[in-house]
Amino acid sequence: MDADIIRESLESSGLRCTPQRYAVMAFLMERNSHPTAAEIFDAVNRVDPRCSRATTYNNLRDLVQAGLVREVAVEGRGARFEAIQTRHHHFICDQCGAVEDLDWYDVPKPAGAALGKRVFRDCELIFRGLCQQCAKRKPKS
Amino acid sequence: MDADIIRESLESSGLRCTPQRYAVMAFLMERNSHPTAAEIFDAVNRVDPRCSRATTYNNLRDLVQAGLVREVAVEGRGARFEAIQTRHHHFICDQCGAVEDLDWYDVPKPAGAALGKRVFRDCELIFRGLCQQCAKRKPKS
DNA sequence: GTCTTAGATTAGATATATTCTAAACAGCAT
DNA sequence: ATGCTGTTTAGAATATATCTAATCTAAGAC
Ligand SMILES: [Mn+2]
Ligand SMILES: [Mn+2]
Ligand SMILES: [Zn+2]
Ligand SMILES: [Zn+2]
Repeated sequence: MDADIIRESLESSGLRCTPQRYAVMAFLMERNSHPTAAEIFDAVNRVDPRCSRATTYNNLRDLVQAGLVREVAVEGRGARFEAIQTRHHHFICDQCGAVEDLDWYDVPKPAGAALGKRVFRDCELIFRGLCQQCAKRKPKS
Repeated sequence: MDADIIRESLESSGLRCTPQRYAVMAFLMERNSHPTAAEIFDAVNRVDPRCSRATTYNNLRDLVQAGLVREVAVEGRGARFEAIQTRHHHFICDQCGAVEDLDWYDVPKPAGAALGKRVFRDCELIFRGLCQQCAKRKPKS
């Protein structure tokens, strides 16, 4: 049962474990997808404790600030989120926009000279192409 | 003079070279930044030929479809664009959101098994941290 | 237990970003 | 000129995100 894990991670970040906040965090942890705020709002309201649109956005903001959730860099209109788990890269489908996880592997950093006076924190690899479903549907160009 | 280069690249993609479309493309080519649609709209209207908001968006859509422009993957609300030039990676500032180019260097692809039945097209590396300006402003944590 | 208070939630209004609509326009071919 | 196709336009409509001010909740003080 990761109910306690969620509760503790919220509280150790200085966030109260409210039903709404818990529902948002639990939803993100039990999915390996990259849902939009609208999808999260719909999902957590399909079960009981009502969570308003503002609260969904507020909680996503708080969870990102607390470092428990990240906003994923994608092109397209709606922000997408994921719970922070093991490091991984992303695959984005040209056709349907699906964002899928790929296992992490180390990536060479740019040369110090290229970074200049910037402060490096992290890096992430984005692959593009066709996801399995779209590849199947489009046999040859 | 790259006026003819722009004209030709538009026409060889099957797009008429209208003043509005030219202005959008020229603006993207003479900048190495990653402007939002709103910034592009403002910039092309600072000079003469008026370009409505809808036309700015229409042309950005057409230019992306034609493969002359790409939408950059970033977190945050407004889509960002860049003319397609030499391959490069990106650095995104945690603090101010600036998107900067880094010289291209090759990146190892994931193992075939990890890609599964997906069709690989391209990959891109995103670095994160503090840009030069924000690093200066924030000496130590 | 009651009080106090900071934090959290809410509905709805507002702000921002993007797309749609329908009419007008521009260039080209007949 | 006429028609054709692609383009532009203002404004409306939709989608996405944030703000406001009132209310609620729960943890700590008493
Ligand atoms: Mn992911
Ligand atoms: Mn770039
Ligand atoms: Zn796909
Ligand atoms: Zn910065």
